[in-house]
Amino acid sequence: MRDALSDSLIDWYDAHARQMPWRVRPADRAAGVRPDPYHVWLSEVMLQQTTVAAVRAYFLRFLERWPRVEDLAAAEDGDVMGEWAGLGYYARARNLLKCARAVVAEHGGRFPTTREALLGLPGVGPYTASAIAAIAFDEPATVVDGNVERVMARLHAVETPLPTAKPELTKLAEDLTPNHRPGDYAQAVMDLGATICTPKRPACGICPWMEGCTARARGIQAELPRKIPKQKKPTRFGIAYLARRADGAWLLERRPDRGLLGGMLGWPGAEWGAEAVEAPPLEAEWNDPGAEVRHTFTHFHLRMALRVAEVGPDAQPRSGSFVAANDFRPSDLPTVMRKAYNLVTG
DNA sequence: CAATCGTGGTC
DNA sequence: TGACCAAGATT
Repeated sequence: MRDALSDSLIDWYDAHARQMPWRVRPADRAAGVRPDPYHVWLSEVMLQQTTVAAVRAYFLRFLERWPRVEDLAAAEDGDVMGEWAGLGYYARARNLLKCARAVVAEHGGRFPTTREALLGLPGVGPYTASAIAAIAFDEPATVVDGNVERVMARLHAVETPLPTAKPELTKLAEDLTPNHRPGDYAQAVMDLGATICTPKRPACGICPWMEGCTARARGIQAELPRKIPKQKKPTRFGIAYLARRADGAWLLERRPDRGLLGGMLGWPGAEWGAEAVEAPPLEAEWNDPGAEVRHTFTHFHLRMALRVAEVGPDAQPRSGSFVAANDFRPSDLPTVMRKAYNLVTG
């Protein structure tokens, strides 16, 4: 039974696998082409909680700029954070650099080849370790992401809500994992979840697992997996200060490595909270452009007022430092900060 | 271990 | 417009 299910899914994948820049097509894989572990790792980290559509361009840009893990390990922190800007979850970028440097310094520039060893790398957790082990090194490791959780919950009609059901769903996924072509199988389950066994209105009519699916038989597939309802997001308020010198330099600060937007460039200002707090980074005639930045983070909404000033050549900021126009790329800013920039200059 | 951590697309 | 969702990891 187990092999019948995995075989039918592999057959479906051979015919329907989506092409992605980091993926070796099943036909090429069968012909002996092996994916580059660096590519697999980079793509899997980028794909954490992030859509394929959003990752594609970032993956290609990173690979063009840093073709090998040694190149990435030698990169400047600020360059990597700037290249990651806009993709979100910036701890991933900090861990990406730590991981690249660990692979070069501690593993001779070769990624560890087992799930167990991969788990020791920064930013590589249970999912990513399994994905790299299976896809790059043919280890029959089980990947459990949101797709797999949904597919397993439906296939076996698990009604326990997430995240409580996670261990049970993991066990069910492990029992299905074949020893043959584990990398293609892992990608096949995720493709199935992404294209057919979708969160809403799953396309059961064309699903290779339709006949084995308990939730489908009971007509409850669209209700699974159940989830514990999330809390409503509170709203926080803040003020961003955009100071520009006559030579075109902007006053920016590098945010501390921990916490929200850690390691990223941003406009100076007090911490965001229940009320907006005025905290100009230097003495100047601050103007209020009127417009406000609205942005939603993972667990709160932000409404950010703006202050703009033209400052003299000798201005001495209390925080941050002026970045020359030639060294400033708006694309280096995280999205919330770029919204402020666009409003002021736009 | 529950909370933290981004963003863009979709319905 | 707002809630949900996406190939999770860390503390």
